[in-house]
Amino acid sequence: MPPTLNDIARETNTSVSTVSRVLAGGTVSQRISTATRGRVLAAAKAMGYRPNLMARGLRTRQSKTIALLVSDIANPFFSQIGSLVEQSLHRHGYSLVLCNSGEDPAIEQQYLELLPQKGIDGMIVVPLVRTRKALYEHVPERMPLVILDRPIPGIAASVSSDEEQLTGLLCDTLGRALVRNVAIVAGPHHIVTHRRRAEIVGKCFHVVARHEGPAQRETGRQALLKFDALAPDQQPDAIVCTNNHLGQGVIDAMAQTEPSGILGGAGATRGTLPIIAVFDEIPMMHLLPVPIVCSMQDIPMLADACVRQLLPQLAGDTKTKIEPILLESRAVTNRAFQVRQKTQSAAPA
Amino acid sequence: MPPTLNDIARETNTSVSTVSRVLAGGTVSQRISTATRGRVLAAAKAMGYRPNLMARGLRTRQSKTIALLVSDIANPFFSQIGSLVEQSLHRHGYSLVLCNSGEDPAIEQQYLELLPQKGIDGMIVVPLVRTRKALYEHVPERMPLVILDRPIPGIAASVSSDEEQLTGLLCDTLGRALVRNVAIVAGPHHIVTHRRRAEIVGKCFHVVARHEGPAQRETGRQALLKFDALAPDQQPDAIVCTNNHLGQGVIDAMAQTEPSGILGGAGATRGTLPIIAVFDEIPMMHLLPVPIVCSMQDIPMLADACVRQLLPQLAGDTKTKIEPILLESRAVTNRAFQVRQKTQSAAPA
DNA sequence: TTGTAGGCGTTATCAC
DNA sequence: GTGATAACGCCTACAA
Repeated sequence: MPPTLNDIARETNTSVSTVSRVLAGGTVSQRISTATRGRVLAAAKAMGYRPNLMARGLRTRQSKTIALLVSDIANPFFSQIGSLVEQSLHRHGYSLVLCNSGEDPAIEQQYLELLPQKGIDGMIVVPLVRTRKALYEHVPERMPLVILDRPIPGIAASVSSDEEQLTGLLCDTLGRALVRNVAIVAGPHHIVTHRRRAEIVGKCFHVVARHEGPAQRETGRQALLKFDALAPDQQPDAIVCTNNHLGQGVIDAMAQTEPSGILGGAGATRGTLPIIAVFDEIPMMHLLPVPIVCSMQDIPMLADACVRQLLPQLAGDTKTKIEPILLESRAVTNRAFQVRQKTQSAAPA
Repeated sequence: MPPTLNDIARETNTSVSTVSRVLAGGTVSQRISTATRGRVLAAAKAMGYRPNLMARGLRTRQSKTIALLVSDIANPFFSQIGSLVEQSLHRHGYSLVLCNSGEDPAIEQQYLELLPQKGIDGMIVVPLVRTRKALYEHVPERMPLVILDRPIPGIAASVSSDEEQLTGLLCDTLGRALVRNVAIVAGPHHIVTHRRRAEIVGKCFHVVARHEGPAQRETGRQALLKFDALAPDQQPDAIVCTNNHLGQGVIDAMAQTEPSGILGGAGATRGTLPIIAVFDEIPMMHLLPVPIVCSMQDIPMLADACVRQLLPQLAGDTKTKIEPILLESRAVTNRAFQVRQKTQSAAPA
């Protein structure tokens, strides 16, 4: 029902190819007589012609569409990246299809197989799969691909944080705050990011307790309950959480168990609140009455790096050598953390 | 390079049509001899056949893809909806393409025209366009469509909150907290949601000041600075913000201007902090040392309603009558608000 | 400068 | 039951 090249050709007494050439623009359309070009252009506008992108894609084998496959776009970390990637890709003429794996390998696999069938031109993936081999069982070898956040050995196009640097920074900050004993709340061990972070922290401090579970708030809550049951002399100076969701859960639970301490600043049942150390941002952390140190990744840079890794692959550019991008992070402390620092140095135990 | 129906036909000494029928499954494939069916199925699996969805789409005129066009997916409100919609659609066999308009009419228009060209089967839109007519200038009449959050007169498939109920609830809560004077921080007047909310609030209270700007944090910050310059007797009892971003900006600015009051609970330079009233969620609001009342929409219900409005349209179901869905919200107060309530009733001014 | 024709991979309409 | 054959809308040699 919408007009096609054929319709325009008929209307202007030309042929499909002529119309196609005119509408293609650029050099090709230069080689058409000004007269017919004008006629075609006019007719196209008059009839409200819109190219059928599926037909074009079938022919040219590209859809001008990129897929972003993450664990959950509701996580602010990913939604911010998603938003930036979308905007950037849009400027380059690409659209973005969004896929949640929900940390479910089955769904990840479905998408990994579905997307190429859809004619996706490339993808940005936060993988569950852990090896190059497993990945390429579902994705065609030459699919332009960028691995985000969880590097896979042997895949060059990847963007992630330097976990050593990241975690080191966090440990340094804790160390300067005289932390000796920590409790760890970790996401699933099979995800590199969580595993690596927990490992490194374990080397820096004496670990009095640990709790592992899905990287969700609930896990953080349960962890705090477990830690609270520890003997008084076993209480951690800090609780390290391997991502933001876990941290939020811990903070939620702290607020429930000692509302007065949390809100009033005085009258806490605990001597001093343990420091919460997390990776990625805790929303509104600056105003939270809990000492927090947070290792923050530069999200705009992350998003930008993804696109920069992807574009040359899409262009079929083989001379641009692609190397994994490792981004540095910075440690940010909130006001409650800074206050604690001051009072502590004023009156050392 | 990937195998096609033709390749399988050649391999199995059958024809494309037979292969197509077998692979179609269901009733069609029943009418094929078990022998050939087996052969075809085996070959398909062996060769790793994957249907080319663009080709199929060209033929069947459907892409099994839905577009979600919002102002900014980085806003938790939209990213949560996006996440839920994606999961729900995935279960129904659809993929989701994500588009940010960034509140820019030009970009909205681009997408409105681009998406149908891509063969999108339907769309969920948070519109900038304000009339049915303007919308259908860019979108084909029969495109399955759901309007989200900002109803457009004359379009039945829409999901939004009942602004009267929503805002009324907020005003009631403020009224019970003895609020008389308010300041308003509003998003752009041309967006119904912001306009309507500000209007209603204006009818309930004495408005001592108002500030309008883009629905971003920065606007909220500027607003607070402006309000702080008011005469002491003109200070508002509450600051109403027409969305969460604005509210976060105001809270940020409050923390900067009086850190002691915010963090310590005592020693505020102001008599009492004004209540912050916002629409949509403020992350971590329960722990923030600022009295907040928040009119919360039921996001899972919103997302679900979108999908339920969309599916019958996709199915070409004309007997299911579509009516606008208006969802109720609830007012939620944080702990600081509740504390304030108590102290106030204990020692009334 | 322009037209003809073939094909991208599917589905669908016919015949046999 | 099965196989030609014609679209779907577009791009692009190859001719003219």
